[in-house]
Amino acid sequence: MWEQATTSSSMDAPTRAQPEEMQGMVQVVSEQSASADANVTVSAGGSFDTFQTDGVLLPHPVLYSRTHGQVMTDEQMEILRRQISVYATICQQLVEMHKAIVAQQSALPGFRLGHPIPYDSMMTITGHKMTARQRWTPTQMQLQILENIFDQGNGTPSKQKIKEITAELTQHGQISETNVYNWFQNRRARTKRKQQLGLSNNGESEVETDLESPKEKKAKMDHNPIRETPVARQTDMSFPCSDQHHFESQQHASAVAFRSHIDSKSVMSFSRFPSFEDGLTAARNGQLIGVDEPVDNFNLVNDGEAYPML
Amino acid sequence: MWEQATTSSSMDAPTRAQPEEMQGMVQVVSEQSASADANVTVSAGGSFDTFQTDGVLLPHPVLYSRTHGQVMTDEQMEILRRQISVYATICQQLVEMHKAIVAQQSALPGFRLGHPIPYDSMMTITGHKMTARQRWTPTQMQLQILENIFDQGNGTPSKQKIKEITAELTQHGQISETNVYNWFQNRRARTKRKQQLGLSNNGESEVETDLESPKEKKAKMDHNPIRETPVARQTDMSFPCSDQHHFESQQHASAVAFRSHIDSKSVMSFSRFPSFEDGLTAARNGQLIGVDEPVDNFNLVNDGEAYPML
DNA sequence: AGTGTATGAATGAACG
DNA sequence: CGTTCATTCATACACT
Repeated sequence: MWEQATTSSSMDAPTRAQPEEMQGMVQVVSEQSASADANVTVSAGGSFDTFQTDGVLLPHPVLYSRTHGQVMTDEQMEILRRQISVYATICQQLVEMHKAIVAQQSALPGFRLGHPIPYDSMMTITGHKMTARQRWTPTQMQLQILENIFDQGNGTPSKQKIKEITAELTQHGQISETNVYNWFQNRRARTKRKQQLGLSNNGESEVETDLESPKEKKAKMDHNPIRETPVARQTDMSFPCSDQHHFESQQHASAVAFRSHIDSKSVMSFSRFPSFEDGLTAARNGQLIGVDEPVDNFNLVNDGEAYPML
Repeated sequence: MWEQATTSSSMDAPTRAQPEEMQGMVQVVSEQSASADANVTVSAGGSFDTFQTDGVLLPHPVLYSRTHGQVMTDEQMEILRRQISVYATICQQLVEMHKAIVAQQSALPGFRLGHPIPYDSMMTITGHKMTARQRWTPTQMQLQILENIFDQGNGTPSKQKIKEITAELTQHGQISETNVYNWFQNRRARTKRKQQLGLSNNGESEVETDLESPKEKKAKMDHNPIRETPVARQTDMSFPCSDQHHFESQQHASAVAFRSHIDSKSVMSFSRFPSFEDGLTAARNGQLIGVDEPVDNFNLVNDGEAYPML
């Protein structure tokens, strides 16, 4: 069933998404007001885009649990999660920046920066893990039933069917419609894949390697190929600056923002901190964020797109 | 396959571990090593925990809280709040540090910090992996922006709008109009689906309590750990659902949008530095999260689960 | 205690 | 547009 977690508290990382982007620097312009919203300006290489986040964000976590209770909906969670992520990204960048600076500064006499601010912060979150991720694990019974149904044929069950199945399975353990749905999806896909693979190739050892000539996709995708985020898979590498900086086109910082209307309102850019900029950029390039991604294919996007738009 | 070849397993280990500690302040001790990593010391009340950020970073927030439903317990909220606060603190300190450094350096001839190394990057690594992936993966920023736009409401963007959006997003990563278009399509569809299914299931039952009777589990697996979940939950809406890991998008139904200036209370403003500071402080104190503001938009309702079904 | 494998889940893109 | 496919991510487990 569900593995749910533990009590939790720690942060676990989401992995998939990593903060990837944030490229330039983050400057916040702001006004201050206490209640104010934050405007984050982001600028890119040469151009600026700023966008405001007025409504929210950066750090604005929203968590209100307003529903009187302390409940939060998924959406809210999602949002929050993202917000935090953004924060994380920023922090990462800042750290990188700092490292860069430090590195550079190494020549200087050592003095410390950073004051300890006695915040007591909070802390801690430390320690515990919040929730861990849970993944549904079918019980034997459930599996049996599912397999049976699957074998009976019919492809993906309709919604109604899923509900029924779910109801049935519930008796044997926690399960949701989503689980059922996913199960069928995966089952079908995997079955197919295997089959496919089986025939054409036989022995290949790797699972991956095969090229697939056969299936080529259509060339339709002109989309961009690049995956941006690699999710930092490796943990550490050493240093950021050292490597690649591609100053490719995109570089801008991105901060957190939200609500951008597309039109950027230019707020200010931050020219102020050159270093900041650099640092962030560096960060971007470095592993921190982007991580090793080979950006290889850059195709710049493009558009020639054809989507059915309206 | 061509998609990143997964070479695999070897390095892919997900490194997820994050430093969880960060409590108080962040002090960076700079030492210098060129490639050095920064050591950030964090101290919390009285103790210190340090963690290195060399590779990377800060805590990853993840928030999964969920006890099965979409609710969050108080405890979780608290934790979250703290996590965010920590971040805020860290950011603040980093900023301070940065300022200090910059200031200090100002005396020096102007040279920029940043990147020392001119790699031309792409090339580097690029050597191999030419084949990158074909599927677009939004960066965090892009996602954020997209979500914002989505939340702002207006349904499907017109073509023109898509172009604008694309333009905007391009600054944060490779992207094409098609991608944008698809994103909206998917987002909308998924949101709707979710909504539609609202919860049918039970979900409730408990979690674990039962279920499992010993029968099932035993045999093969049963892993169901039942970790103890704190579960305080209220159940309400809920459902056992699954959850999502990654903060990727998908789920919200328009959730919170921030946009409203309505509340301007948004808590922090991250604005320029001073404000940055202030903002951070505020956050630290609690406002960040808690905010009371009604963003009203929170709809809490939502889905329980949603699987793409029909 | 790592490492590889099976599989639940997320999601971009395609299809009808 | 809604549904489905394909790919990938992340995790629960098994191995040894």
